[in-house]
Amino acid sequence: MFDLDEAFKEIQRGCVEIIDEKRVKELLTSYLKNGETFYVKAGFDPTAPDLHLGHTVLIQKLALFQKYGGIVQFIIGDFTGMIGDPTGKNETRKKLDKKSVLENAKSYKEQVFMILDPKKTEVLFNSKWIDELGASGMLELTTTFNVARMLEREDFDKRYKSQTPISISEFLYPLLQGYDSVVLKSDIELGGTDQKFNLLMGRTLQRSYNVGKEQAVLMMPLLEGLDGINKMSKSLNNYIGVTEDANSMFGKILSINDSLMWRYYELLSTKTLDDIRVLKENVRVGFLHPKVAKEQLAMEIIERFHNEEKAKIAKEEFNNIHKQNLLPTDIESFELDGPIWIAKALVDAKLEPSTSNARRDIKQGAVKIDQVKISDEQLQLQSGTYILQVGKRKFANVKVK
RNA sequence: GGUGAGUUACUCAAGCGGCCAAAGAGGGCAGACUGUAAAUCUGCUGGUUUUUACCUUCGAAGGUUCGAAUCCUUCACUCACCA
Repeated sequence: MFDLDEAFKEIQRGCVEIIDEKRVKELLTSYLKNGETFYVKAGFDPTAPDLHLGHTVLIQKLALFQKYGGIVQFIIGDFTGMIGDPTGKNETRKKLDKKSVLENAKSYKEQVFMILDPKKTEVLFNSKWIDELGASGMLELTTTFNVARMLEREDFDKRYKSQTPISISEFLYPLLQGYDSVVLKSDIELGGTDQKFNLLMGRTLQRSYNVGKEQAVLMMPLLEGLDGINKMSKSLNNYIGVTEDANSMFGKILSINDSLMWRYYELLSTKTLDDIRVLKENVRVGFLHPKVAKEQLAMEIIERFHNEEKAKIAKEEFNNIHKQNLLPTDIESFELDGPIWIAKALVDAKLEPSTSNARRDIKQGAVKIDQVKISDEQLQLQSGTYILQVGKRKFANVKVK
């Protein structure tokens, strides 16, 4: 069916750390021999249903486990989301109502099943069993742990020492996440490196509650965003969303630098490590242009979230704009009353935020009309149709009446 | 609750009566160079067709002054130390 060593290598790929490798191997072996499936758990915050490639690193790893006998327990942390994971932030969260949780869950599913096999996935809400826990159950849960150990967690420790407030409820977060593992009897839990403490809590609690096994823990790195420095996140606007259209995905992937490209290959591509090594070597000796390697990566990712056809079109489109200086096909159109001052037209066509800025860009030679650079900032557009361009990427089709 | 410090543009941060649309850094945008990138160099980065000008901005509201981001008063918020 599959080779154990090969499978394990694939699983190890990109991981920062695996705790209890032996157990992972055992699970794979027993699936190989007896067809016994096992549970792989991962939790997601219900507040942000817009997935980006940073999230898919983890989800792809889940999909890999499905290939090797894993049943994925996809947990929507609707209860824990109310507390807010204290990791690295101190904003207070708003409580989500049932309706928006369900809506978020729905869009989660749509996005996640582009990668995961729905037949081998259980989508679960952790409020279900945590609500049942009740006050006494909650109290019992807290007796399994003490404050000193809680403060072992790095960011609690930092905040405690620097006298930044820690809410009592935040202590509950790791406990409840761990309790999920108790109820679900998970065999493996995946998470980001920032989740280490919470993931280990699952092991501790499974022991305390005599589940009869302790989950293995597999930690994935946080994917760097387009800038190559910060982790990919929506707030930094350095992300590629899985629902983005093919053209913008292509452009964004091509804009990353070469070293980041290999990082993306490792964490996002389904090519084998050997194939990637060959690719890398070919680029190194100059046999393959790095741009081509990057295009291949972009194609693969777009195929995953759209299809092959769209990937091809996106590639052509991109090369049209950049290489051959042709125009993109889907330029937004505007109708304006003429004659109109060029700076005003640029603002009206949403290419510039203000006429002052438009003037500055004209002075710098960033503005083109029908592909011809202009320098006269007093220019009046007479009636007719024009293609206005600012910089390399911003276009508009303008009809002056 | 007490005491002290602070609140300046996208962010950090200088300015402490006129030369302030406000230094510097980061970020962003653009130009050159490239591979479409990165790195590098350069320019721009409140608004307005009065563009060596005018208008609105320095937590909020008042006040002093010929003139206030700068001084005074009140209010709001943030932080630190003490309780």
